[in-house]
Amino acid sequence: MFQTATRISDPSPMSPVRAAVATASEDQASSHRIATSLDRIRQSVAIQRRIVRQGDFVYQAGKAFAQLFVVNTGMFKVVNLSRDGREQIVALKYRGDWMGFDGIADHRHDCDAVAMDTGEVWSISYDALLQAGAREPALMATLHRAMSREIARDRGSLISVCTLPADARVADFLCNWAGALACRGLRTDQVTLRMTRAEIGNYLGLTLETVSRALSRLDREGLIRFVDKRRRELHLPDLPALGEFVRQGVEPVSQTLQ
Amino acid sequence: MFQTATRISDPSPMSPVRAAVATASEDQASSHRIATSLDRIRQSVAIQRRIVRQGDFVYQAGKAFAQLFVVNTGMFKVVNLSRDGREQIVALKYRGDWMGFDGIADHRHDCDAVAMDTGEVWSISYDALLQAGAREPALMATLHRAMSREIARDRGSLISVCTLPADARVADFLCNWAGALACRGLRTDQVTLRMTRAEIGNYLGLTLETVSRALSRLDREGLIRFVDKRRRELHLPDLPALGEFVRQGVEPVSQTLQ
DNA sequence: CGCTACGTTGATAGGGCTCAAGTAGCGTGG
DNA sequence: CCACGCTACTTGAGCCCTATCAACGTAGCG
Repeated sequence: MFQTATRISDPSPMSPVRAAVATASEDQASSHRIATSLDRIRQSVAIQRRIVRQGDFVYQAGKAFAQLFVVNTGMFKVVNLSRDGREQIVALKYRGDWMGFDGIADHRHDCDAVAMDTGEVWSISYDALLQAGAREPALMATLHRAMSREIARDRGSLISVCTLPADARVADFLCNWAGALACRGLRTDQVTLRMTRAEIGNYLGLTLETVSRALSRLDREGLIRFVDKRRRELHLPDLPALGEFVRQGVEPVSQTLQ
Repeated sequence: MFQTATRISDPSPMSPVRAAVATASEDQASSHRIATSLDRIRQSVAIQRRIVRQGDFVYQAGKAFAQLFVVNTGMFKVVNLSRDGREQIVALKYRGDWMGFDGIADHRHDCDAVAMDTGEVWSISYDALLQAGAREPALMATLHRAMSREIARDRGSLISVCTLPADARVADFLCNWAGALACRGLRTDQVTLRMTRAEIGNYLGLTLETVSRALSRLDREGLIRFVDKRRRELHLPDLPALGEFVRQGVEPVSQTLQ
């Protein structure tokens, strides 16, 4: 059942990969890594700080590429215009994330980056970065790690969309969000959705109605709790349970307990 | 209808992006780019050539990362083990493509790369590559372009899975395959599927039955033609028409003609 | 206080998954 | 050479999940 769609070599004898919830020490390490990366950037290359407000473009598809961007504060969405001009959110970016890698290949951005609330981005000249990186291997390593991580994360999105039913996909989305917060040293029992149901659905390949229903069901199950009337802010009482719910989505009926 | 799921800001005033079929001169340029990239790599860093046969691993998830890989000949699949151990194909690689970027961040591969037929891969020490790249900006530029392209391509997969119904997704898959052949200077009116229906379905987030039915329908529509009895080799008589079919999948009922 | 944007919920329909049966290609062994 | 098994592919029937359509509630704001 569901759209497992993953019947290549059925019961592969592998243990679960990527735990849904990282350990506290891993989170601490990530938090430290992000901070030191930002420091390194600031010290090694000329950056231009820019305050953005909700809806502001960091860059736009089609524009010439000359700079990379790093999120200092705030949250950003990366949007591709699909074939017919509709928008498809392909990534969400938080503090420490880079944006604009897609433009390197053809010296032209092929998506938009939009601020989802007030924040600060740093612009870095790509040429200057390359020069600094040639002198300073640690800086280049930081850049490469960021690109590598982006590739891995994009694939995670693909896996989620390809293998999970709607409710689990929404739960996975929340887990990932909480994980991103944890990596930045923030509390993970509470998240504020800075996006509409339509945007979440777009990102996850679902309709806004399905997202709304999924959230309602998760609330009914006790896996999440709405805290405000607008139902944007929500409490995650049990992150491991949420992760377990995601895993059940892949293997619906099996060793759920004991 | 369908799983459009893309209703953020409805009739966005944008013209179609990314043509389904590139022009012949673009293809020539791509073909040249790939050839010169391979030359540059071979001349600038020590590479280790390795012949692989179908099913051979280039690298495996969990193993320590030390090298990147470049496809010289053959075709490869990149497979992630999803949460419960099932495999999910996240990318297909052809001549000139790089593999292993995902391992840079944590010095550990997080997916498998598997040969789909006989071919040759080059292994390149990542450290050596960095050193050579610091001396030779063109080499570093080649590396970055490859990573950038990979990010863009992964997002293309996500868009396809998020926005296209099954038939169009399969058609898109064939278009992309033909495009990859075109970029390498090969004929595009004929493709040999080196994968089972199950693998195609896995890659596209569909079941093998749905893939089979989609191919049968495309055949009935005259958009593809089976040429062998095993139905692995197929003729693409009209690539632009196939691309148009994909576009119709996004905007089902509207200005289909005139 | 109406207007608009956002969110929820219900009813319905349809696309794609699941289950199942059947066919075909191909390697193996008698 | 053919029976046999195995794998891959196709096709049909039925059902479930999610998209669609629609109505309604609510918050924020001029």
